[in-house]
Amino acid sequence: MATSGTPRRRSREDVAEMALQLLDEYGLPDLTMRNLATALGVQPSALYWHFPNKQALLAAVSARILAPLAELPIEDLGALGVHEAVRVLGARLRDCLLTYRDASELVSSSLSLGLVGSPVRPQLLEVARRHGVPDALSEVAAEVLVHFTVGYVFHEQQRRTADSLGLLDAPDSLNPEDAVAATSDGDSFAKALTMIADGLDVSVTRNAEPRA
Amino acid sequence: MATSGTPRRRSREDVAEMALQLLDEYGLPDLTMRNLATALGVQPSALYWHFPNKQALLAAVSARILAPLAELPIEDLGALGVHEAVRVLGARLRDCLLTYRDASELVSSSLSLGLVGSPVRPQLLEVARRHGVPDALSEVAAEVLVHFTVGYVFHEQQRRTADSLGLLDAPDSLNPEDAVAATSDGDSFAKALTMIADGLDVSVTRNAEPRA
DNA sequence: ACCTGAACACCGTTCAAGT
DNA sequence: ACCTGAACACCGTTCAAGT
Repeated sequence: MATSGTPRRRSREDVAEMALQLLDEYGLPDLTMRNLATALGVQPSALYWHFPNKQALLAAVSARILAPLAELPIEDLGALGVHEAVRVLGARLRDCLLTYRDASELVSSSLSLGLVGSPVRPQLLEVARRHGVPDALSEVAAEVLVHFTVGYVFHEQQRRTADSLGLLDAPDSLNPEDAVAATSDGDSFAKALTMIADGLDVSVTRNAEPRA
Repeated sequence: MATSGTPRRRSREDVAEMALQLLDEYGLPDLTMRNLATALGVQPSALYWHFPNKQALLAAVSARILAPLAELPIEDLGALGVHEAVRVLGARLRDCLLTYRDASELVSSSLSLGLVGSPVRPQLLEVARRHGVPDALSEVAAEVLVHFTVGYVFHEQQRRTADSLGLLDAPDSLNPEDAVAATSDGDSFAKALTMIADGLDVSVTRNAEPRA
């Protein structure tokens, strides 16, 4: 891994990086193969040499978005209890998603399609193992954590761009009181993480008896 | 509200109903305005008399999918504790989403866009109020519950249609062990609901001191 | 190995005009 | 009130052919 200096290995990563910039600047609906090709000074068909289809491209972009979390060394969480690990991982995931426009929508779909791995699962499992928590429990906690966080930030980001477009739609259909539900600040997010962590704590103390 | 018998009030609901059938039979990607118009024996442009755009149409379809939950009388949950209410509402929501193909993806987007209200919020708030739980807590619980459930079933349905297409993609990027994470049966879903309910219980007993 | 050029089979949406 | 006809401005993807 030290022999190759810079063997003209352009492209695949460059394409994903440019896609990420386009995403952040113009949003997911405008992240088209044609716009991306134009930004790269290339024909649309050229992109299909690097990626088999658009979804694979988007998966690569998702991986870039989640990279700070994937690269986070497990040792940085070593000192934490399981409860705190849940909260920290959730907050970090939210940070990653809030870094780029429409990131949560993109990641949500890549995640559901199984084209990208869970961004918190490996770390949470490792920390939990060190505290003697059975994997079955931390698997479930990881799933609750990632689904809630992505869904929450999805909502957060959609309202953000909707507001910036001046689109305030009157909720006509079912619940006229859901303007109240739109109180989605970072504070209620933190509360939710605590609730999830509490739920895991209870599961742990129920399933594994203490060493007394 | 009792004067009008059947004043030739066709259409808007019929369009949404047909859209729901197309969704279930051919999936979300094939639910196009053109296919829908053809199925109705009408020109595509005719749809724009009933709905301002496609997203509004999809919101109406989402409302139909969630109708069994919205129409669920609060009295049916009256006997339950808050803990059980969380689990029942989550399970019912999952049932609604599993009834139609790609329903979770559709509802996820309508929900994020704020075009449809939370399907569990009113009921959970009401039950929680009767047990003296502060609204702030049940709001958070409702949000965790709906985001997790929709996200979970999204994943569930995506893998379902992916399998039916014979698309088993090798997870190349980050975590080669996430084939293990794909163990998404209804059992782990139930475990997750319990964990969420536990988290709410802890919050309740922490914030509101017992009547002793 | 990497890209062009041109085409194929589609999209959502608008809008004058019909009845 | 409800729909047609025709157009506008796009999509993702394929594939022979170039270098």
